[in-house]
Amino acid sequence: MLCFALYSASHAMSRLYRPLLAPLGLTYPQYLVLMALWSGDGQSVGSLGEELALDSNTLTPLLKRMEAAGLLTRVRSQEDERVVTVSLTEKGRALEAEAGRVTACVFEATGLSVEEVGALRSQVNALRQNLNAQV
Amino acid sequence: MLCFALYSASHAMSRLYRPLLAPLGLTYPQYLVLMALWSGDGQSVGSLGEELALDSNTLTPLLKRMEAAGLLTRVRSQEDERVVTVSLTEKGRALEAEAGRVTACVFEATGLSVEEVGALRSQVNALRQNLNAQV
DNA sequence: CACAATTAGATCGTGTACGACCAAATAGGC
DNA sequence: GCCTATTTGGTCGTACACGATCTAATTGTG
Repeated sequence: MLCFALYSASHAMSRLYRPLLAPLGLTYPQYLVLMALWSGDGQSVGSLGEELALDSNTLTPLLKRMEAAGLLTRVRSQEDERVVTVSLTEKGRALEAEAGRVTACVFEATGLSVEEVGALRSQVNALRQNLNAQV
Repeated sequence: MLCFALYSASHAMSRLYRPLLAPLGLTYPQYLVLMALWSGDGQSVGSLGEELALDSNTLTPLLKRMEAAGLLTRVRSQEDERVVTVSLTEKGRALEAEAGRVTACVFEATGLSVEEVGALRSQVNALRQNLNAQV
C-alpha cells in the first residue's frame, strides 16, 4: 500500500523532527511555516496556505501561537483590509541559522545520498501534483 | 525539501481518500485500521499499534468510535486481562468488498503504472525504516 | 509467598487538519 | 451609486497524533 507507506513515512519524519525542533520551541508544521517565510517574508495568510496546502482554519490558530511566541507579526493590510500580512520578527529570522543544523541531522537520518534524496523528492512531488489534480 | 514533499503528499492522499471513504462512514486512519484487521483479525491493541506505528493514546479513542459504529468489538482477553482483543463484526468484514473500488480509484489518481507505484512504495518504505532506526 | 519492576491500555492536555459556516471588505454589473 | 457576488480570514466542531501520566494486571527474583 503506497498510501500507508507515505502516511507512515510522513509520521516518522515528524517524529524525527520533534526532538530536534523542541529545543527551538517549534512544532513541525510551525517549522514549515518558518521555511516558507524565510524564502519569502511578508506573505499573506492565503499565500502561505497555498504554499503549504493548508486552509485558514488550520493556519489562523497556528500563526496566532507563533505570534504569541514572538516569531512573527500579523498585520492587516492598509490597501485591502481583508488581507493579513505575516512578517518575521528578529527572533523568527534568527532561527534560520539554527535550522541548518536540524536539516543536516535529518539528512543524516535518511541514510540516503544527496542524489537519492533528490530523486525521491521529485517522484513524491510528481505524485502529489497528480493527486491534487484530481480535485 | 524531502520532508515537505512527504508531508504534503501524505495530506494529498488523505484528502483524496476522504470523499471516497465518507460514504462508508470511515476516516482515513479508520480505514487503515480496517486494512490491518482484514489481513489479520483478532489482534490486540498493541499489535495494531505496532503495525500502524500508533500508540494507545491514539488508538483507544479511534477504536472506541469504530466500536460505536458497529465495525468491531473490543474484548478483554481471558488469559491476560491487560490485553484487549479487537475483532471485526460482520459489518466490518463486509466493508472489505467495497474497499476494492476505493483502492482502484486511488490507484487511478496516482497517474502511475503498477511498476512505478511498487518502486516508489519500496523506496518510501526503506526511508521510513531508516528514519525509525534513528529512534 | 511478597514485592518491586514491567507491561497493556486508558486518560489528559496540546497541537494540528479539515468541513461547514460566518463576517467584513472589495469588485463588478446595471 | 447600488447591490449582489466574490474574496479573505476567522470560528466552531470533530478527529487524529503524541508526550506525559495513571491504573490494573502480570512477571520475575529472592
